[in-house]
Amino acid sequence: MNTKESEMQQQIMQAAEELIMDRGFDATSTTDIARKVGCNQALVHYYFRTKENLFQQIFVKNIDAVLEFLDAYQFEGSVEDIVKKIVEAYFSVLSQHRKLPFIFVSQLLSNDDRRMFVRDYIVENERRRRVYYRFDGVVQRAVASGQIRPIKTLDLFMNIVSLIIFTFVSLPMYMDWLRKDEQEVQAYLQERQEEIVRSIVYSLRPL
Amino acid sequence: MNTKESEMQQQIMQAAEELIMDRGFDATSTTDIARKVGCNQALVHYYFRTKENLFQQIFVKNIDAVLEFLDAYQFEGSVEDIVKKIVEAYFSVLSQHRKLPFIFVSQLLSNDDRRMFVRDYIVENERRRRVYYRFDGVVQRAVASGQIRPIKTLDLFMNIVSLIIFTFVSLPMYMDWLRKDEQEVQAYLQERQEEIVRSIVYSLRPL
DNA sequence: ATTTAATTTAATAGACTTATTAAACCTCCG
DNA sequence: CGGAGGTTTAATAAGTCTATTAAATTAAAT
Repeated sequence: MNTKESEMQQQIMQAAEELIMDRGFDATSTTDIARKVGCNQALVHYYFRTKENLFQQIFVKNIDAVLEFLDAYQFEGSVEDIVKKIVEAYFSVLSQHRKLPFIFVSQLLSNDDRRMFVRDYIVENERRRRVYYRFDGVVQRAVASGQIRPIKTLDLFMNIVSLIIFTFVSLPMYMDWLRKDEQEVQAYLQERQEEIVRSIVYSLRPL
Repeated sequence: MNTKESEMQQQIMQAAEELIMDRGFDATSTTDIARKVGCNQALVHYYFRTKENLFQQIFVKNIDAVLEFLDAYQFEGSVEDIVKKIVEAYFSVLSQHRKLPFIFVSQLLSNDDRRMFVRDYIVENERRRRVYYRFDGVVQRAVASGQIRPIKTLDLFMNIVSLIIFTFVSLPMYMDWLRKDEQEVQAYLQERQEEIVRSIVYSLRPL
């Protein structure tokens, strides 16, 4: 039992991640994963025992990546600067992995156990919650100093996340319904990013 | 072949709608539907032939309901009034059917055919598109008159929808992770509704 | 009352799923 | 060389799912 993951194990996880991110958890069978890797289906179970377990490992990996990303910011500067940085950061990641928000959300909604699993992983963990607390501090100081209008941190957080997430979640509709090609989508995402920053920042102007 | 749907057919559709709205399309089997109604599983196929067909009928019913709802507004008054009305309207419907936004979105994302089906149903239909055009007129007039800052109608539309939809989509996380009971959720939704209106309206203030 | 038509059921085909088991295949160490 | 252990495979159990078929039942109509 190596502590190092074998080559094959990584390949399987990689393939599984791509397939799940592309088609969702339920629509991805262990047979699909094996076919993509080019190995036997039983091998997926040999390394991960259950499909659920495989999913959780992928999930945790992605959560860690996002948290680390956010944590890297020292949250310096004005709220405006921070909002801009957060939006930029999310957009740069999600532009590469457009379906991630949807998969993330859908898996958390359809399955109570997984929701609890994430709660234990993030919310119940002091170190991981720190990211939010730091943000809270910055926002409430800005409110107190009159730099921005009064707003609850949770509301501001929800606003930011809503606008970002939904942009990507609705992207397939934008493309198909308005018949946009890849180039137009790129431009749209860029404009949308700027507009989101504007909308948030403007909505925070003192009365 | 009656033009009027039989009693049983309606029961099946009703049961299917409830189950699908609660658990999603994939997680709802025709057997589940039949069990809920108390009839034989084959009867579901007798009336609707395929599960996909059953789903589409439910989908169209809900789309029509939403569009009719929005169309009922004459879009009079300031942009501020209209935004407030739209948000209120959505919240009043979605509070009763909290999972609707998620089911709606997830079904549109996971299945290309369904996305095309909706495109043909809404986007390609002049009468149904009218709702959006009317909104566009109001917004651009308000921009031209300097009543609100310059903004594309699509951006404003996306902002409104994002904030509303994501509130409901993330509700299960809010409840489980922050351990909120039903009463607290009610209050949260009320506050969130007001905050969304505030955020939108403030974000539109002229520079 | 008998025939016709619509509804409902039981049974089942056929295709997938996840997961397990035992056997085969390597690779490396003594 | 020979066995030991980790790796990979084929085979398959046991379950799910949609959809179809033919038979049974009910209702309506002449």
